[in-house]
Amino acid sequence: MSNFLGSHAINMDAKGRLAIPAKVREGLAHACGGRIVLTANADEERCLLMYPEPEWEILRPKIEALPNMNKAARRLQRLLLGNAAPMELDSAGRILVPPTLRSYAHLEKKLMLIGQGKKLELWSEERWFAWLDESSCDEDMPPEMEALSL
Amino acid sequence: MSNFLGSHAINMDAKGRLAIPAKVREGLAHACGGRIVLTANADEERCLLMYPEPEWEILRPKIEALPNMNKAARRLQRLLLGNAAPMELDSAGRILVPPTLRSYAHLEKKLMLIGQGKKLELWSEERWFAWLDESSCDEDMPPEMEALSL
DNA sequence: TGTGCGCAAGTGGTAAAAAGTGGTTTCTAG
DNA sequence: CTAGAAACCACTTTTTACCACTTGCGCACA
Repeated sequence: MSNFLGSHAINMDAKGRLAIPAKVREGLAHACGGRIVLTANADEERCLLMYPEPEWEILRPKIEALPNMNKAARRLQRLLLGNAAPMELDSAGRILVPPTLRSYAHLEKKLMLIGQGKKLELWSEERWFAWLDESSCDEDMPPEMEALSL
Repeated sequence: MSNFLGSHAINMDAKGRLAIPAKVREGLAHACGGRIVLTANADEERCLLMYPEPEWEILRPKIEALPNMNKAARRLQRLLLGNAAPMELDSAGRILVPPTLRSYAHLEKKLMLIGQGKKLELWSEERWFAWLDESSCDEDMPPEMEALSL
């Protein structure tokens, strides 16, 4: 199973292509032969989610099956399913980010790619650093978290 | 099991390499054959955490398994997983600290490496001494701590 | 107890390899 | 027929591994 860790600063070129860092590329090649799905994130942070295709195929039915009389569930479906874009790495290990997703996450030239275990997150550099500064734990922790000893 | 104690003043060179003190190096060789994971600290102190790989592998699944619809949990995941960098000591017993982590913890030339039992903490010297001066206990203690007799 | 010698640790530099970048051409779809 | 996207190719920059030197500390012997 894939396991993505660490953060990487990357640049998107004028054509919207972005080179996946070699370390991550290896992980992707191993997890899914370079076949990935890129989609929007549903929580308040406007970043993109990058799943190896097999991971996405585990997740997708669960999202589709949500009871969509509920507003939050409908929102999740619209964002996650409605923005999902399957893609493959080109010969130079790059992907082309669709314009829709580019603007959703406010991606310009400088980006951050953040490993999150089974998936990756793609942020505009500016927003990532802003989040690092601003974020604090105003919400209370789940019990599993309170019990952690780092 | 590893047991790191004491503090060491160390210098980082211009390339971001830092030589692990020989004493600590022995402990690391014993605990993990020199395979370590460096990541960001989640609490308000911007320092880095250095785990022998086996220790990290105990902790990682617990972090990944947190319910990430919760904001505090998401924050922990982004910080701990999103900054984790596995690394090995080079032939001279040094590690190369990734730029992202260097800037997160405001590491410049002078650093402090602090033994914390199963892990180590890496601080900018300036911030370490500032913390020593400023820190006090305004928050109340968990019961296990109240019961301690030093 | 002090001085000198030797080894180990820390520091800095260099060279080879790999990764990232940009441009050009070809193909496809509108 | 045109425009945009995809594949390919070549070049430049960064990274990383290795090697050599210097410094400092400890130990031994005078």
